[in-house]
Parts: sequence; C-alpha cells; structure tokens
Amino acid sequence: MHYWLFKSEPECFSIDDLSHRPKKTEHWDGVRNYQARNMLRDEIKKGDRGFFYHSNCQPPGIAGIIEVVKEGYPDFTAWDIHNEHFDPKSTEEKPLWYMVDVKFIEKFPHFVSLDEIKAHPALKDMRIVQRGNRLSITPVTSKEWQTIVKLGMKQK
DNA sequence: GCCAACGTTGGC
DNA sequence: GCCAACGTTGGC
Repeated sequence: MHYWLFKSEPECFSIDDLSHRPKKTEHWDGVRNYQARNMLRDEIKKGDRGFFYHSNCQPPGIAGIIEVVKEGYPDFTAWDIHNEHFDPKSTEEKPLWYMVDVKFIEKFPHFVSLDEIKAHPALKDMRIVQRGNRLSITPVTSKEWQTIVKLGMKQK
C-alpha cells in the first residue's frame, strides 16, 4: 500500500465536504497536470491512503485521512463544456485526464499545519514544504505518514 | 493582493 | 527543439 497527499482548496472542496457526501465518497476530479495525471492513472491503487491537504487558506495544512476506493478512470468533467475544467483535447475515445474516487476516513483531532510540518525534522523532504511545489498530488513515504498521523492524533 | 516558481504554449 | 511570454498556483 502507498501513501499520497491530495491538495484541495477548502473554499472549493474541503474534508468536511467529503465527509458529507453520500457514502463519504467523491471523485477527485479536475487534475490537469501530466505528472499528477500519471500518478492518478498508473500508480494510485485501491486501498492506498492519502492525506487531505487544505491549500490556499489560512492556515494551510493536513486536515485528515482519505482512502482510495476506485482506481484511475477517465475524468469525465474534461468532456463537459460547461465544467470549469473542460478540456477539448480530451475525448471519450482518447481520454487525457484521469481521476480516482476517495473516501473520507477521519478528520484529525489536531489539524497539522504547514508550519508544524516545516518545523519537524523528519518531514523536511516532503514535497509540500519545498518552495515552488505546485503538484496537486504527491507521494508520501511511510515514515512521513506515520510521523504526521502521530501529530494529527495528538489531543490538545 | 503580491509575487516567485513552475508548467505550458507557440513563434521561430 | 529552443526559449520567451504567459497563466496558474499557493504561501505569505
């Protein structure tokens, strides 16, 4: 099993939005970056777990845990001309963009802020703390995963 | 709202 | 196939 970090702007789609969806499940659509697309299509497997990262908000950080419940399949929002992620280069015959379905597992009792991640020596290699990182999905090592889960489960 | 970093586009 | 211009991301 592998671990991932999924970025989302909470204004747009937050961990609470996910937990209130039917079956606490939603497709992770709208990724329009080739590197992230390759991970969605080829590497992210059913049963993998991910962090739900809140970006472009105050404070940014990791809000909780999700699980991949459906592996890569064509992102149909790219075919919808009225969708903001519409892309005429993608067709049903030759889909260009992919997505997975993710399910809400839990919200951390303690939100792990980007500041905390940056301050932790074991997390210094995470993509998310490196400057200029713009990938919306990144791999997480099992060591990083365990470190962050420990921080997130810490009760006040 | 600023702006650095980065990916993508398109002219050549 | 280079690379400048442009658009987007996302922390601050």
